[in-house]
Amino acid sequence: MLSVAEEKVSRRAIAKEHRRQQLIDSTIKCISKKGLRSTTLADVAREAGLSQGIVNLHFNSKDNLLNETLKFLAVEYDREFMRTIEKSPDDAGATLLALMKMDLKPAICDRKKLAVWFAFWGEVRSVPTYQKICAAYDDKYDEIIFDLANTIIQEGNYADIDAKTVAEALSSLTDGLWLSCLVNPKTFDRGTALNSVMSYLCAVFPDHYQNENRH
Amino acid sequence: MLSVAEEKVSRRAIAKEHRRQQLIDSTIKCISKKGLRSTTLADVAREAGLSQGIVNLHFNSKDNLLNETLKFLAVEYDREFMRTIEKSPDDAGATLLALMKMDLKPAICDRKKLAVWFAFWGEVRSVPTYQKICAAYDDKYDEIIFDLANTIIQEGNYADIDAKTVAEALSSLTDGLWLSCLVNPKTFDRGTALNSVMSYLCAVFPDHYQNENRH
Amino acid sequence: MLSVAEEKVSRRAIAKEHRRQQLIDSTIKCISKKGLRSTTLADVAREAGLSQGIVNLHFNSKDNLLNETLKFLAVEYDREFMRTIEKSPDDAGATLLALMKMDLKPAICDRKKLAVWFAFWGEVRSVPTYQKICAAYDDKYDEIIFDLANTIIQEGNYADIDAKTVAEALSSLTDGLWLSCLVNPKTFDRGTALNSVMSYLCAVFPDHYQNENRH
Amino acid sequence: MLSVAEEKVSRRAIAKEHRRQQLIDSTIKCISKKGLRSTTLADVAREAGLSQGIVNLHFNSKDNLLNETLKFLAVEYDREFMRTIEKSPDDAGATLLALMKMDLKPAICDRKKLAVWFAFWGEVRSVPTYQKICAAYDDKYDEIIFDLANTIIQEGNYADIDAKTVAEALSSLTDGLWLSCLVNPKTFDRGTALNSVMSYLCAVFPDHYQNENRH
DNA sequence: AATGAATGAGCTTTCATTCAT
DNA sequence: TATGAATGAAAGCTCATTCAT
Repeated sequence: MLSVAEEKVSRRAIAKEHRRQQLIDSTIKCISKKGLRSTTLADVAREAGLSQGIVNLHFNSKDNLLNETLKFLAVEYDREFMRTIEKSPDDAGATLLALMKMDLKPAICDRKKLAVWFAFWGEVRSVPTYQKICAAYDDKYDEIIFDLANTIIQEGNYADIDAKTVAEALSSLTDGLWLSCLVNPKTFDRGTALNSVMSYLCAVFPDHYQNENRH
Repeated sequence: MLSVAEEKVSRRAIAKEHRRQQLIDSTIKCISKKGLRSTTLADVAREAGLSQGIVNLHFNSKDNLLNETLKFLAVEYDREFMRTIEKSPDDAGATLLALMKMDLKPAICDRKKLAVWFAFWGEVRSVPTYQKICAAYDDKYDEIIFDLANTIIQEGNYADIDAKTVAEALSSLTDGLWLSCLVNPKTFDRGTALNSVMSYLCAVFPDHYQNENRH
Repeated sequence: MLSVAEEKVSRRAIAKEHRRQQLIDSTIKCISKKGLRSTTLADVAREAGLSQGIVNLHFNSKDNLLNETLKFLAVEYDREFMRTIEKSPDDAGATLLALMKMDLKPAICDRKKLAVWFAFWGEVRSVPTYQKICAAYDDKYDEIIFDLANTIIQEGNYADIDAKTVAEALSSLTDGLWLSCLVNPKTFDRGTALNSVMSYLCAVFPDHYQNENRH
Repeated sequence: MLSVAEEKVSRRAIAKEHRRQQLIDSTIKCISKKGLRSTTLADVAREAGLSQGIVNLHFNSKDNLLNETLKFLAVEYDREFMRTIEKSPDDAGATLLALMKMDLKPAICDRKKLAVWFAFWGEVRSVPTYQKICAAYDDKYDEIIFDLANTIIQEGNYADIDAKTVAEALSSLTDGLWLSCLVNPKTFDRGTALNSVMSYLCAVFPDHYQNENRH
């Protein structure tokens, strides 16, 4: 059991974490609305309904706020990714499909959120921190998808197919669909996007996947 | 024939155009190095070896310079795209493959240049002008690839396959590979990337493409 | 005898005074390390191992803290000065020398402490309070030294010598030696400094002081 | 002869130097009035009748402005010092006296200017740059005065007297008189100050100096 | 009495833009 | 046309001060 003092400290720590998260959320909203370039600390504070100095109080600098924001996005996506794997049946084919569908579900393939991701990717080459954060997670996902593809290849006896190639193709496909969602919101639609993914899976692993929507 | 006065005017126009291009080139270099957020007009002028005020003299405002820079990138890519089509034999399969290869050739799939493209895409949602420019060209390319896919489908009698789906998948695939090139430069490899594209084409259009890089 | 309630009040007063002194000490340390300009209340609190708001709780404002700090320094020096006089034999010559030596003893002629004195002197013209505090004490010391010089002059029948002149010279000499200690720590040496003072005393009052450090 | 372009460049360089000096002058005025701690760049710009951004345009940072200001003060004093030596007859005694008188002349021993010197001395321990600048010049002056004292000692056959001691005493004496001028403007007067210096010179070098003002 | 989160005024600094030359 | 000194609005950041706990 916690002493009164310890409880106080703990409560404060929780409150502090709350505020940090609130500011990160606010940052995401601002970037989504105004872009990274024109998001100011004043904007972030205003969006959170707090005062000017609040961001530097909790994050010390704007750069740090942005780093933490990207980290949060990455962790949030990661949680979704891992949960999707957990919830999937113990079947490589089903898991792979579930992951692809996850990438296209409204909560993730959403212009507001994608705008933020692309805002950071747009700075990835000039801000080494961003690259490190992104690359670390990408490598992890590539490996997971590679393993799934490998399992499927062995199950289906797909002779000519290289798991690494498939993994890269699938990852790139969803990334590219996200860009399409962001840049061409009028033409983009979630169903067609899923069709694109399915067209690949069905063609490459015909024994595992079949086209549901025939034309 | 031009009069002396007219010739003078024309020469001036050429010189002016030359300077504008010089500044756009400089802008591209700066964005590539420092990112859009920290590229200043002073940076652009310095990179061009010219004076502070020069950008406003030729472009009136920073916003305008950035618009013109994005337009230039789009036109440059477009020229490459159309030339690739022209140079290809009158064969839908070969043309489609040539376009895919073009997207992965060093001059285009180059981190420096991609950094600039992604910098603009990162602001696409908050700067309507950027979106207009990008969407217009994207629509055009989608249509061309759609037509090529359609022709191939008819040639090969590929029953289940939807041209729109294929077109979207192929465009997204290259976009996604570009992101991979930008974010994971250490893992990215042009050969593997081409393999990913080929794996799709071979799987979907087996009578037109074969797995080994024979094309 | 104090009642229980009175004793409680008195204890509180002592605790309060203790805390104030702790904060003044901390202020002196900070000014000595970082200078007056970059000493913040947060620095002072941190140095004291206490919390942000503590200074305003005990001193109401930063200005007040600084005033009290200067007053403390002045009182501390004064105590030293008066004690030196008390401890000296009833002999003007010996007392004057003792005072001069006091000014050069390590506890007083110490870079850390001098840094604080000079920090305040550096603001003396723009902060009237500082000047008042400093001038009041200076006048007192000038008078004491003047009296001692006067006595010596009468004792020694030094015809041409003006006590006021001597008093000012001696005060200025130590002030200047302090500046030297602060600015040229590598060249400065306590022994040489004392020699400088002695050279004056010996030259002006040859019957009272002799060149070798016999005193 | 300069080409038109060269002349333009040269003129600009001169104008730029003018502006820098103007800003340094303005800084000195501000520090003299408000002290180092409360002098802001806005103050400096306003005093110079120019705009906010002007200081950073010419000095890049406030720290740099202050460094340059101190350097200017040091050079200005140095010029005065060296000129005094040049103008003095080829006589060590006269030169030494001239230097002492210089330190007390109104242009130098002036509260406004001294306030600035003491403002910098007040930060000397916490700002290493200030110390370097001050110490370098002090060493030079100490050496010059040491040489003069030495010459006088040899000329006068003053047996017991150490030139180094005298040099330090004289330097410290003027420094201390400056502090007195700054802190006790009401009691301080230039004549008495000179008497203090003379009292030392007369006492130590009786064959070279004689008291003019007897009491 | 003490804490430390929060405030907001005011600072230094940056930079697109203007303009005399 | 081109320069680069100058502007001034707005940014990030600092910090004395306040206040709920």
